Amino acid sequence: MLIVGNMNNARIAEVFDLIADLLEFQDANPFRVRAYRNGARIIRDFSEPMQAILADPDRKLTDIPGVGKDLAEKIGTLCSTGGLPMLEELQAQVPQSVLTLLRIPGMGPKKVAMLYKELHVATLDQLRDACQQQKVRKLKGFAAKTEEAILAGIALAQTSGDRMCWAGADSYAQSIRAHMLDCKGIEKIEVAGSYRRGKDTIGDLDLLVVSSKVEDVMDRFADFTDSAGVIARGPTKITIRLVNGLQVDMRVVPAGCFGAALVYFTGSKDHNIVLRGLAKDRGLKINEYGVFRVHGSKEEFIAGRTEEEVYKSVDLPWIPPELREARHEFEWARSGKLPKLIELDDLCGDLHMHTTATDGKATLEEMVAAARARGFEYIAITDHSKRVTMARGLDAARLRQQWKEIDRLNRKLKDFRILKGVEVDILEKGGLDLQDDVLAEADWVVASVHYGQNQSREQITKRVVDALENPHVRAIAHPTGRLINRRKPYEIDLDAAFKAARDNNKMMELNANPARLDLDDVACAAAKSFGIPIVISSDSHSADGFHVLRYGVLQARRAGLTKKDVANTRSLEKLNELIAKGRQKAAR
DNA sequence: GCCGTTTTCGGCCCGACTGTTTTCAGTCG
Repeated sequence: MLIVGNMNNARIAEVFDLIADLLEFQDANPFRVRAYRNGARIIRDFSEPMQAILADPDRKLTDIPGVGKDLAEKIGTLCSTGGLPMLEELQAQVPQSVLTLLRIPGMGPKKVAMLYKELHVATLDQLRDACQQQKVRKLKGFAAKTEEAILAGIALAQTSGDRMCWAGADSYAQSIRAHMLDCKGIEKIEVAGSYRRGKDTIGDLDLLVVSSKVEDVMDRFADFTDSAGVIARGPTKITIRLVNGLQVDMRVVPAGCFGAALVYFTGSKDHNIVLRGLAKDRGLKINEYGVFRVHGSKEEFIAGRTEEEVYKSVDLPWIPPELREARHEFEWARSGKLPKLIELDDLCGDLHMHTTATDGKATLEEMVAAARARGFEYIAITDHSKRVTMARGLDAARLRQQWKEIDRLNRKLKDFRILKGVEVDILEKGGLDLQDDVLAEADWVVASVHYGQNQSREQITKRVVDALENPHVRAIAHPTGRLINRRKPYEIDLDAAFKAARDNNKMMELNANPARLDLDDVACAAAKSFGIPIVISSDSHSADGFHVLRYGVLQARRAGLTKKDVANTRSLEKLNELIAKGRQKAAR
């Protein structure tokens, strides 16, 4: 089969999501729509490229759960032609711009279809005009209030857009939590949702509260300083929107169903669907109020106080929130193979940081003091190389001077080691920014792409693979270059990079900067499947920069990483053994 | 459109809230 170069899993998933949107708009069978969305998620999360499976005569796409004959065929067509006739037909029937109308809160496929059919409204501007001319309120199922809500929603759809990065959401989560704890009658409070699952970006916050004073708790919540207003309020649930656009939901539940409610509000949605399906198989029903045994029309409460109880009711151990994405967690839980996820305290050192020699704000000594205060055994100083002129990157002479200084410090230090390192630039034209004889003197070299990020997939992949084949490079730093909400990852064939890393006994960085977090969770799991050690690094530019490591660890947990999978959980001695393995490989 | 050790046909998670309605559809998570 001819394979089209750029059809990667993410693109296939995008196509299936688009088909799902278009089908939903056409009022197709909702389960058919779900099959496409499900397929999109499974493919996006899959650790290997679909193309690799297609190219292997011994394997079939239909062996992937959720991919049947139909989806398999469409994946094949996409990979061999780059397009899909079915998608083209759908797009001919529905102008793609109507999908933007779905971004308005409260507008779903049914309402959008009605607007398009009756008023030929296909863009946000056309919809605004129709509302202002009071045409919308004349439609069946619409009225004046809906019209006003749409107008407000259009403004919102245009201003707020991006999901917030986890660390940004965390600061709101903490302040709302503190605000609520001032309220009497709160027995328990937990922030659930994708926040609790540690996703790299957060769309909204979900608070779960145990209290018998429901009205008081809701009044307090509505009174949050940054609230721009209450969107909805019922007997158990209240939703507010903050001035920055972030939506925050709160539910108040009795203590007896806290565990069931926590499972429900932690999600993911797809995880909950699988969980409830397992309950159904056992004659049970799971909802946010508990686990119930169904006897005809009667239901008997059997569990729900804790999450453990809920999972136990379907014969499973408790599953950590970070794994609840309907990926492998059920299979692992069933077979007793849930990984013991890495924890922040497992880290013994940090292998990527900068000093005042380049663009850091702290001196070498200050970084060492901060690392020791944190309880680390070692750090690597990895200032930029000369190509990074903006950061006053180091040439060979300045680097050797820094290393001399490190030698001097190391002689004085007990129970602590500074590795002589560098973050060497992978040049636009290929090759590294420092000569091999210089790199050979380093204890630790990370290589990274800063320039030429708009190059083709082939060019960037070759630059990175070549760097991995250099005998002195130990790891690739921030391997996709993404900046959440600011810069897309550059085009890189990660599968090829992982193969090169595996073949050369090299490592891959998970950059803990909350705006970077690359490798992302899926890529990180893929790297693990290649047996590549992951390095969780702070990329600190100041003495208080190490705190970001918690974000990196959270993401590593989402990838299912254990202490063993992460290189810098090792003692210095064991880390050096790992480094030596790469050197031996290079020498052969 | 996917799936199957009670099934190759007939299922497919479950409830809150709103706005439109006189009992419910649509949206959301």
